[in-house]
Amino acid sequence: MRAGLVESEPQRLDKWDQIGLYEKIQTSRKKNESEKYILHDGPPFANGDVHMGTALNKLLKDLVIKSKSMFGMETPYIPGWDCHGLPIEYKVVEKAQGLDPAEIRRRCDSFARNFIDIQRNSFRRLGVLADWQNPYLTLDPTYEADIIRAFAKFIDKDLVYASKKPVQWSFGAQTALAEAEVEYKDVTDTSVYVKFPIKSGHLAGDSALVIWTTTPWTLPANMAIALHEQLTYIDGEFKNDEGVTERLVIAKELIEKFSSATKFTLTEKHSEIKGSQFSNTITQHPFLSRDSPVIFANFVTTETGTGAVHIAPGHGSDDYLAGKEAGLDILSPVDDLGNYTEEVGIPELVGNHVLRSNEPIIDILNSEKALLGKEEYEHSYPHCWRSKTPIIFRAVPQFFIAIDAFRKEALEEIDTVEWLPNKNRNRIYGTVASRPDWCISRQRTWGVPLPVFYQVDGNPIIDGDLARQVAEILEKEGSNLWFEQDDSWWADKMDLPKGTSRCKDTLDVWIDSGSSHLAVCDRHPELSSPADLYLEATDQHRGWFQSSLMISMVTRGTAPYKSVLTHGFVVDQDTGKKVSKSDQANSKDKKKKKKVKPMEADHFVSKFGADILRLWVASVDWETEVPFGEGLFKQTSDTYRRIRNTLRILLGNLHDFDNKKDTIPYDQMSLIDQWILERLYQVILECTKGYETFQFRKAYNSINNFCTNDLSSIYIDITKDRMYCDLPNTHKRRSAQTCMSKVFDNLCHLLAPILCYTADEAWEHAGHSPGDIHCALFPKPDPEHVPGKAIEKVGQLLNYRNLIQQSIEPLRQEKVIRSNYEASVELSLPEGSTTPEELLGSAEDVNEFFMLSSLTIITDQEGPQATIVKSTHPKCPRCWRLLESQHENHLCPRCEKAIN
RNA sequence: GGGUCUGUAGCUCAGCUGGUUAGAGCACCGCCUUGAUAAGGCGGGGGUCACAGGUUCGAGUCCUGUCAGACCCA
Repeated sequence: MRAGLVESEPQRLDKWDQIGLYEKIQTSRKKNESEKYILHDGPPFANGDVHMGTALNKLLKDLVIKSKSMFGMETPYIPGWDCHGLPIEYKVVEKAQGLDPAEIRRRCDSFARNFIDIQRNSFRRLGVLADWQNPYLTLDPTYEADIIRAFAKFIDKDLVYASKKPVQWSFGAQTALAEAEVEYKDVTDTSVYVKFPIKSGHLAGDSALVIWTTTPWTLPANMAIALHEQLTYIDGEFKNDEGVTERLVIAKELIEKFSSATKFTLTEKHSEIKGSQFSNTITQHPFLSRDSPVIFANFVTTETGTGAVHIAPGHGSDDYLAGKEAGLDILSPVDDLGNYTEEVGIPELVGNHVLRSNEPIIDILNSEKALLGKEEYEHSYPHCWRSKTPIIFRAVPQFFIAIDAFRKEALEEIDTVEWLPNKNRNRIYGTVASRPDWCISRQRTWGVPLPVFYQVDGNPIIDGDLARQVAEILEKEGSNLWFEQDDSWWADKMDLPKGTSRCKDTLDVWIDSGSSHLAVCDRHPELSSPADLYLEATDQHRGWFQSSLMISMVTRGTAPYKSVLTHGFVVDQDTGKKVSKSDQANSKDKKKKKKVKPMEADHFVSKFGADILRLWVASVDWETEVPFGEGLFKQTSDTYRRIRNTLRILLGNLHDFDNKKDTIPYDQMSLIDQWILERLYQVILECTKGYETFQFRKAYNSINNFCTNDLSSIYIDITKDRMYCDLPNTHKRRSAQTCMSKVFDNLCHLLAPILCYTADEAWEHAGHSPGDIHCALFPKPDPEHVPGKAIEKVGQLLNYRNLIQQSIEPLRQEKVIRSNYEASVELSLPEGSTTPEELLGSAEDVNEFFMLSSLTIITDQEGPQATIVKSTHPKCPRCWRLLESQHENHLCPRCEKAIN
């Protein structure tokens, strides 16, 4: 059977568009004054095609929306896109250098819009129902203005402060770089061992700490020395080839390395000391009149160096964090071009490029007798992707949001939210509990302007009202105005003193998407906040879930969501490892070392059809990593075919059935009919329960098993005889059709959220209009069909059936018997057993159930067993049973009657 | 390296608060069917429940460690 989904689905999509299916569903729910269910869409990033991870997320959302809708709720779904940010800017700048900011932004804008269109088409093709005509975009002027207004509220509450923080700086391009813009190259640098005499604390005046660094130019910014509390250090006398003696402290494990690099060997050991004993110890900077206290840090290791690490908080990320913890100042005496500023404290170095200052610094160390040794050291060092110059870490002014002011409230709020799965509560709690202050400024072009001005003296003007004014202006004129007009224009416009300049930074994009509950849920007439559900991948604990929570806590004091569902990432089915885009890019670089596996949703949709992807999503446990691969889609296709064929045969068997005229009441049905309706009752319950708890695989499994075991292998098979051999308008045949009609009807509904195309197609074949099934509600189990007697009885009968089939099997393998009908079966049961006839009510039904021509029962002392003999009767050409017959063509009595 | 999780047949999933020979579907093997036929039926093989300890009368289910994977952080 060929489904032809790839061709048929787009046609059905067109039909839905013509009738405006999304709007139709919404208005029908409104008419009924249904309860609303708001799933607030987290915006995907508009920088590429829809890959399988994104598809998984959108399809899960669609399963939620469609199933909630079929529970009778009104489910407005406004999709959105995250439009700002480095990856887009990176791609734009990669193509064209030397553009002014406004032009870069224009190109980023059209870049994003292009991918929004591409992604929108892919999502629609997947069958995702949404208000695709009116999505929210974080680059819309009103959205951008709302971001700034949210920021203004942070200012109002005095949570925004300016401070310095080191960034990766390209002096070649005179800009800060993100990790993605950094290339690593192997270079050889001169590393130095430098002595810091201990002036107070443990060993004061006696010994000295020794640091090792590959960047001597950062020494003027040294603020501390970091040791590891648990490491063991040796205090001892060291002597070199020239007879110079030094008393030094070195980590025990690194003494050999130190000796081979500096030629200073340990001649006399004074003591072994734990790092922790150096608390409150202060050393003397080797060439500046500055103290350098000992601090402790876990990143101190015994892999290289001396076990004592030079800390310059203005020149390194680790240094910055360690320094912050220890309350150190941040010194970064370097300008945009990479030259020392006056802050460096050594007049002859001012104006020198830092990378040409290593030698002079080494000279100074030498003359101060602080240099213990130097060696050429080969290591991998970051370089600018554009200018190819080495990168330096340099502290620049940044803006931060103080988290501690509302951390406690945020943590309390977390426990008012339902986290799905529940274990994720710990994840978000830990993330919020441990996060440092939020650095919200980016030295970037493609983003929302950071609405802060600088006074002539360089001090920032952080003012909520000013920010709101900026928001008003940009909402009307577009945010490019910030970059198109100069400082004096803006000073004039804002009524600020001449000479006031504006901040050229942009806001962290997490503020963009984190403001969506304000910019979307609060503003959109269909939506409201807090939303019922946020649904994203696990990486969003640190991302959107958190940024949304933080912004909502400050702007309204509560969480923006009532529940949050997270799913795992898509991983390669074969390796269980992640399949990320960057991996694919890398494997390309390595010249086809690995075959690049396709992972665009469109690729699989055009190969298998959207309903197969949807069935895959429904079949999978999204709580952990989600396996994905070509083989899995083949497997899912098999399940799909099973379901589709079942629907098709049911439909075929109903061609002459009229619900109104031909329905048989439940109490007049045979056991097997009652049984399938009891089973249907269970399936409805299992599926709706699965949908309620977002465990779509429960619905998938329930339906799959129902179609395979109950319908295909038992009910449809058994009732074939009635369908083909009984006269059209006979009781038993109509009874079976009554059941099949109910089963078909309910299956279509239960499948609709998952197989949105196929269920609609089947429903249309049954005489309804396209899209109808998606406007309908889930069936409720019929109280008349409560599982009980029939299931219990059929359970016993299936045991007998199993026994009989197993007994027939050897004869079948020997090719003595082909069809069940050729077997004459003698079933012996222990005394007191309930016989099949007692269970089924009539001998006729017994033969029907076991699909036999004849079955005789005997009672015996022995346990149940079946004896099989090949029947000697002729085969009825109409019903294929082997029965006694007087008829010339061997027609059995029933068939003879039917024909006449 | 740290935090939070995950690990049941070839694959996707069931196995409730610990209790009889660990289940289903798909795939695989054998047979049958040709009135669901680019379909359907019957039967069968396949798991030391990642590994190693421990608690218990008893553990896939609880505890510890190891290994592997995922996300986040460094």
